[in-house]
Amino acid sequence: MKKNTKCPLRKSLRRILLYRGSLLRLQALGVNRFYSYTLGKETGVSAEQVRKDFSEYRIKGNQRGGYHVDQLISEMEHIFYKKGSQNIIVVGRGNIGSSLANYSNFIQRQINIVATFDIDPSKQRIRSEIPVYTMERLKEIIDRFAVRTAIVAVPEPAAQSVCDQLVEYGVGGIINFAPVILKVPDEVIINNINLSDEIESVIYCVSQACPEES
Amino acid sequence: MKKNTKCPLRKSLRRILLYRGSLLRLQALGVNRFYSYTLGKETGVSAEQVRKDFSEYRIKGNQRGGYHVDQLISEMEHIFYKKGSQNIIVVGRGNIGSSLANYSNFIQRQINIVATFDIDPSKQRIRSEIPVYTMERLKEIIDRFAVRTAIVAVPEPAAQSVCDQLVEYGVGGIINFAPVILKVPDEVIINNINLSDEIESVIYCVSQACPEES
DNA sequence: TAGTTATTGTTATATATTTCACAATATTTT
DNA sequence: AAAATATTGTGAAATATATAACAATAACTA
Repeated sequence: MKKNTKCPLRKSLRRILLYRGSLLRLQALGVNRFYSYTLGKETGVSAEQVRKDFSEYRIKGNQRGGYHVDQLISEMEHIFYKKGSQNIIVVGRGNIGSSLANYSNFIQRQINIVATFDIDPSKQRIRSEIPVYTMERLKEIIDRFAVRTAIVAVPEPAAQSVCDQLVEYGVGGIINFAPVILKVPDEVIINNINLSDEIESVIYCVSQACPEES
Repeated sequence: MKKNTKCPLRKSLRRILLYRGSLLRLQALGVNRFYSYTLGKETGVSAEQVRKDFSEYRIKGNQRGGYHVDQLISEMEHIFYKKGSQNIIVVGRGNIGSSLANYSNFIQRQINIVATFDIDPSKQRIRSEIPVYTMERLKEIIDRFAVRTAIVAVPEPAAQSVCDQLVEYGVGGIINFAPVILKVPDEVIINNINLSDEIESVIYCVSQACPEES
């Protein structure tokens, strides 16, 4: 394990998640054994990197025999879901919020959206499996479902204020889709996802004909 | 400039985009001068890093006087839009595709979605500024609008095949929202965005109480 | 069962990225 | 106009990340 002062993981964590996705697909395909280079090719990562990452997370294979898909997946579950499936909420039931509420891939990953919120009361009439509440019930729902992670998908002007409320009510991790860099206390984990930036970086690289990491 | 073998930029490019977003906001607020630490605080980046990044992109400030907001923005436009605004397309007019089609922030960034595509002909009845075509017209539109960058927002099983078509028709950069790692020739730029992974990495860090880079 | 082989796990090396430190300098002050 | 000051720009050091190299070894072969 590196002496990374901030955190014992980063890029490697992202890749572990990547590997898991790939392994779930391989599992669905009925594959039951794989090698570092198999997974590497599948995920676009070098075989050495795969082994290095596994080593960091204390994932052991079998010399000459590779790794077992099922076993690896359950080891990864163990790494990620010590505490069972996670209840999360989405604030903002606009386009992005609704996309997320309808996103079918979360179930497989044990990501459980328990509620969404919107200031606009008319949004509550949305027909969906996942309820839409007004902001008044934010604290209540966070408490009831022990929500520790939330997604911010409100328009830019409202984002910081929503974020502040979430932090106040005890949320420790935020994924933010509003095009602002949200300010949070040091102990709160924040993942700012800026769709324009994601697209623009590709546009730029295309115009320069230079590769971009995924 | 670093001797990065792959590409003369990466993290720094992302941050330049980040800075630009911040500066656009400062500009709207009427601010006209800033310092490396101002922008650093705004974006959550160290002041040294800001200066280092500027230096890499040959952006000059004024010793003791800092930088001019307007001037910097136009310098950045110059870096990113040598070739004017970019025409892009979105394949898949489901939830995510529609979110993107309605996303208002692209205009400001000169990202111009000229068309969206979907196999389902009923999707063409969607009322929106941006037209919805069936896949048959993909090549025609790519050619007509000189599209070099595309967004893939189709369900997982269709993603690779859509990607292959795009590459065949000359698209050089792809932003992929399907939860698969798309395989593309080396010269094609790909940015795989996996929403589950983005969320899970935060969930994991929260459960470990360790910080995560944005 | 001994020899061969393919693959892991890890140590060493190379590269990329960030932080630190400070000289250079434009602006402000007296 | 000289001195003081705040800020940039960058080279050097520290850290993080990726690649390469190979010894250890489980599985296979004869």
